[in-house]
Amino acid sequence: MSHVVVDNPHGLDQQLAALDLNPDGQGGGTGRRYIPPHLRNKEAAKNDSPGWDGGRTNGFVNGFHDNRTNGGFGGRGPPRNDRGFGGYENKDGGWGGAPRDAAYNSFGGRNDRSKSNFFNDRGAGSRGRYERGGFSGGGGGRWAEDSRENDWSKPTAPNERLEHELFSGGNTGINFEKYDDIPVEATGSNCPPHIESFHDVDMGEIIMGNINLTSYTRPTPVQKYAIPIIKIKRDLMACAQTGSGKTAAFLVPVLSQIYADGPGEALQAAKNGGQDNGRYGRRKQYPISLILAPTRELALQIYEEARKFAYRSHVRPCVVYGGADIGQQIRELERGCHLLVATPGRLVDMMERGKIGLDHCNYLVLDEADRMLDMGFEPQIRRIVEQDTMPPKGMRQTMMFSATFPKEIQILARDFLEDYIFLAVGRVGSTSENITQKVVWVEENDKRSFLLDLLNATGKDSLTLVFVETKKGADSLEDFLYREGYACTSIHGDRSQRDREEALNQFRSGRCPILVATAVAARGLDISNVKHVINFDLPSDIEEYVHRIGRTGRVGNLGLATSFFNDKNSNITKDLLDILVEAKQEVPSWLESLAYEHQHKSTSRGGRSKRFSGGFGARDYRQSSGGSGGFAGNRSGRSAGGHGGNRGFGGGGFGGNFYSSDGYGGNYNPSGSVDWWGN
DNA sequence: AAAAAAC
Repeated sequence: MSHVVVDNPHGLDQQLAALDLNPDGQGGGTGRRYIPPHLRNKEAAKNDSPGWDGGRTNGFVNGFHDNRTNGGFGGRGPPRNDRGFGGYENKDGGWGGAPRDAAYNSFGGRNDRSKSNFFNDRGAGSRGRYERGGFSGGGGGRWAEDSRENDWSKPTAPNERLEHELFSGGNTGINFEKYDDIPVEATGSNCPPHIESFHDVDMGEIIMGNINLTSYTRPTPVQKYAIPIIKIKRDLMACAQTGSGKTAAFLVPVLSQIYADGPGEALQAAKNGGQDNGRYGRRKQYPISLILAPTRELALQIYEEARKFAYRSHVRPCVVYGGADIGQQIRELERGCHLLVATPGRLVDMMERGKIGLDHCNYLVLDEADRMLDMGFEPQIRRIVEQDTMPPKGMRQTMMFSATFPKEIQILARDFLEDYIFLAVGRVGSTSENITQKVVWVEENDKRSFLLDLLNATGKDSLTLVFVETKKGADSLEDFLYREGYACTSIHGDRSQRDREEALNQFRSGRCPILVATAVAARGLDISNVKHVINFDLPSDIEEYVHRIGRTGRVGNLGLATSFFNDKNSNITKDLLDILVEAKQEVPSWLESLAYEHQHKSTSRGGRSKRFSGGFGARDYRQSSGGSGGFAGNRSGRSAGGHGGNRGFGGGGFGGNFYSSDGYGGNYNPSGSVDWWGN
């Protein structure tokens, strides 16, 4: 396999270098209020325009105006808090007995706690039997009749070694201070006001101490809205862009509530665990909170994050997922499990083995919720949530998070939610504008050669994630790159779990700065320093695309995503075009032409995408987004490109650098780059 | 058609 020599091997380097240039850009335009693309040049949204529909003039909508659901909230019975939780709330403080108003009022900014007080007992010495520290020893499987046991709001003793292990990773010093003008939609009855600071809501000593240790300064946009909603015990369907802090947006308030409310019934159940389970053995565990994720590595990552916020608490997080030694996972569970992160299959296994009971699971989180509810996963989710002992909706609190949420899945999701609040930070399914998206026409036979060109132009210190469509394709591309002398590895579902985790670690650490991956790595994984995502094969649905490229450009950093497009990808043409336009990316003229042809050829699908048929995604924002010059031009990139010199770059050619004469197609704004959603 | 997720 030969490949064409790169004219200017530094082209991409220059781009990547430029991406790093602007840590403190003045954010030209950050002061302007964001106007969602489909509302630009319009006075008001039409009633049938889903997503960002009417009533948004104040930026934040407190009242119910969800035109998409057409009364969906209305007929679903009284709000949770009006029902007073039946007899559920006051038993052993299971729900803390805090009435809505009390919790609500605590947002009022009359929090007189001084931030310097958190964890000020550091080094103060022993706290009796908890001196071994919250995570590794706390709880320990023994249950003393100690009054402290039911007060989970006070921190356990510090543990220097553990603290160092949990918080030395860095990578969390996220500064979102410039992310002010965010378009946010929050619909549902009695939505609480958002917070501006972690101090605006009483989250307790333990959480505040751990927030300090993680160096979080201010809440990210999704955290500002989700935290108070979760704190007042409301169900939530939350959509926020990739890399915007969703994990902490549920871990922080859920754990805060658990600390405030104490173990409740779960404690007694755990004590009785030995008697409940007969032949299955001892110590069935009754987690108070369950978090479900679609891949094993994501479950592991969420678990690691939960350990941070559980530090110095009585809460013991656990994780269970397939492909790993179940005996070891069971032993970990038996040491105590209050917060469980799991993939569905292994959890069902654990339930059937009598190791896990969901009877007291008051908090259910579906991360990547649209994936968890799609065809492959839905039956397992129903098995876990509806066909076992988990409290029914309305009794438990259910929270769903994702960057994408197709309309049909939203409707399906309502089966699991009660009187929920719908939260959209940024537009549902859109991409971060911090990611420069490039689409290039590359024939199948040229892909490898083209990939080498891109890799050769990439700086040594940056990570490149290459997505392919099949497991076989991943193996074969990894082989190829290895033979070509690149330090690469791969991750896909046919590799052993050990190899998968090893590959991810090697990639994370930079030992293998190139990772070839299938869809297994598309969602949720937070890997710092991924500068470039390459879609060697484009996925067939746009949500997958959004999640894949979201592995870069996280937490305010900039990233680059390059997608190889050819005849095989016609199915994603229109949705891809829409995404590019919305994210103000350069659109190759051939792509516009293709989309135009496609629309006129196949009315059957034209905009009738399986998943976006509800329309809040792909089609609706485009009509008013200004487009980019109509459909003029032919498929120049393709016809002029061929295999020769310019290799199919629409117009721009290949000379100066990879993409276009200015490198960013005129859309890239270095000075304002930290402003994700603004102009 | 493929990917993910239990043994």
